[in-house]
Amino acid sequence: MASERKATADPARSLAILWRTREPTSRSAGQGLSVDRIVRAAIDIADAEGLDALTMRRVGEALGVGTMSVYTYVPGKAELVDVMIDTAYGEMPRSAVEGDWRARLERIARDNLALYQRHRWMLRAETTRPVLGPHLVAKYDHELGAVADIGLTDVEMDAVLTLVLGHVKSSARAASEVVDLEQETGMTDGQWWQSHAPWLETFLTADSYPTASRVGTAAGQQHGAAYGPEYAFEFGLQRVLDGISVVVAERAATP
Amino acid sequence: MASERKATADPARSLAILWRTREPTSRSAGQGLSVDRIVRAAIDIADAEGLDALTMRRVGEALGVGTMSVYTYVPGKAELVDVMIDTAYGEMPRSAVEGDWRARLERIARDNLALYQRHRWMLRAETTRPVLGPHLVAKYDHELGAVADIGLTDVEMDAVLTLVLGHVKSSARAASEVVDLEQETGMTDGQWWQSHAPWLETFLTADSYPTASRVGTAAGQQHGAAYGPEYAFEFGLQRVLDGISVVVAERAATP
DNA sequence: GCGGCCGACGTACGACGTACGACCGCGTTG
DNA sequence: CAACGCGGTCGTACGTCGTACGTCGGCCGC
Repeated sequence: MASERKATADPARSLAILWRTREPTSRSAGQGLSVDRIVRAAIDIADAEGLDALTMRRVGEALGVGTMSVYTYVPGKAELVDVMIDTAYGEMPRSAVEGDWRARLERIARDNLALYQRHRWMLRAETTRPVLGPHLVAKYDHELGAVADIGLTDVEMDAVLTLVLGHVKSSARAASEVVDLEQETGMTDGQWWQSHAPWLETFLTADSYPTASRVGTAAGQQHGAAYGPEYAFEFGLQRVLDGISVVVAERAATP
Repeated sequence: MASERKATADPARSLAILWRTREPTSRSAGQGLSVDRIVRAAIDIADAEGLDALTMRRVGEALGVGTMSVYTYVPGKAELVDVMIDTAYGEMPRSAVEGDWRARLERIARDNLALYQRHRWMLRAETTRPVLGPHLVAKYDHELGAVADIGLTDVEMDAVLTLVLGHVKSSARAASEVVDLEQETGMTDGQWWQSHAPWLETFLTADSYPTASRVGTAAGQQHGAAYGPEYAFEFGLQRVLDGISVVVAERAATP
């Protein structure tokens, strides 16, 4: 009974396309469909209109091809998304490894934030375990370079990277939600809070939740001033790096 | 054109149910359907079988009621999920605020981790901005208590909480993915890596990605030893708290 | 020149969320 | 006590999605 989960991509299937197990036949090499063209079209759609607009019919349409033709190259939608993700990783800059470890990690964090800003759909697509595509591996290898040779164990290096990237994703998600809300309601985040303020005050009175209302208001005013998610990203990043520096210093002291 | 996004709940609609704007009529008060019973049934389904199994037809079925009857109390599925989330927040323990700020924050992190472990569907449902339900507000107010009166500004208090909770969610997601994979494949995480090891080695050779393969192997062996996500959670939490302590110390030094 | 195979795709099925309007039984009103 | 209206119920149906299946046509190797 536990054989098939429909919502999930078959990892083996995804891996096969990701690593391009099948080389292009001479027949199709010229023009016509290909995994790359399909993925490119799918990413364009998702970038422009979000994951919900990404339909197999839509992909076929964008390529001037029947819906089912897409299935010749891609086993299913879930696997297509897996390839889209790995492709996006492949397009990231591999910033030169320079400066101390802190500058390098900061650089990596910003590169990843930019990735999520360019491809907001990734934040909703990566709910399942990331598939080990070639570009993800290359990215992992490159990013590990930032924390290599500073005295950490291998496991710690992995944990540090996981921590930083996790923070980036959290922040990116928060920022993306603000953009979503603005697109849906047609007003800025500040305007939204403003217009709902009286409504909120009827429930969220200062005497029922004193701390929440005070802090929420303060944070909301920062929002209104147009920097909210950005602040959370910067603040959190510095905190995380500060925390990491404690371990680094520890390891440097006792080799 | 920007009028309706199908995948998203209408915030106003969700808020109306969340704050129970409509009191139960005398008619329906006794037995019969209610928002609470519907939400309860929905949470049970999602807990047991995941978000994908949560269908409006399924909810009606579980309550011995026609599918469309559910829509009498809940305007749509998206809003139902919003209420489910807020209900789950309401069931969290409000651990007493004791110990220093670090112990309190740590406690909050563990309470939130436990929440996500009990309701794994929340990790997939919370992709859009959380709706300001009563229990979320109460939770926010309670958790702010852990960082109050330690010298931080209001905005910093909010940022600290966001940072810690973001880390918890990241870790919980990683842990949940491991569980998903085990349920789908029927093997443990360690077994999965073991069985795919030869496959991976054909591509991921040590000379193409030296760092990635070495560190990945090390991290993978930790996985095999059955603590991987737990380690990432603990390591990251301590780092985050270390980073926060820097600001706290700073603020304590210069009032 | 020809047979077979591979890429393309039209049709169709079974989900899903939910709009619509009909039913029915209760509480209220004359 | 009877008639009415309304709130709660739900069967049917529509549009959308992913995708299984079978067919067709043209190109490549012999």
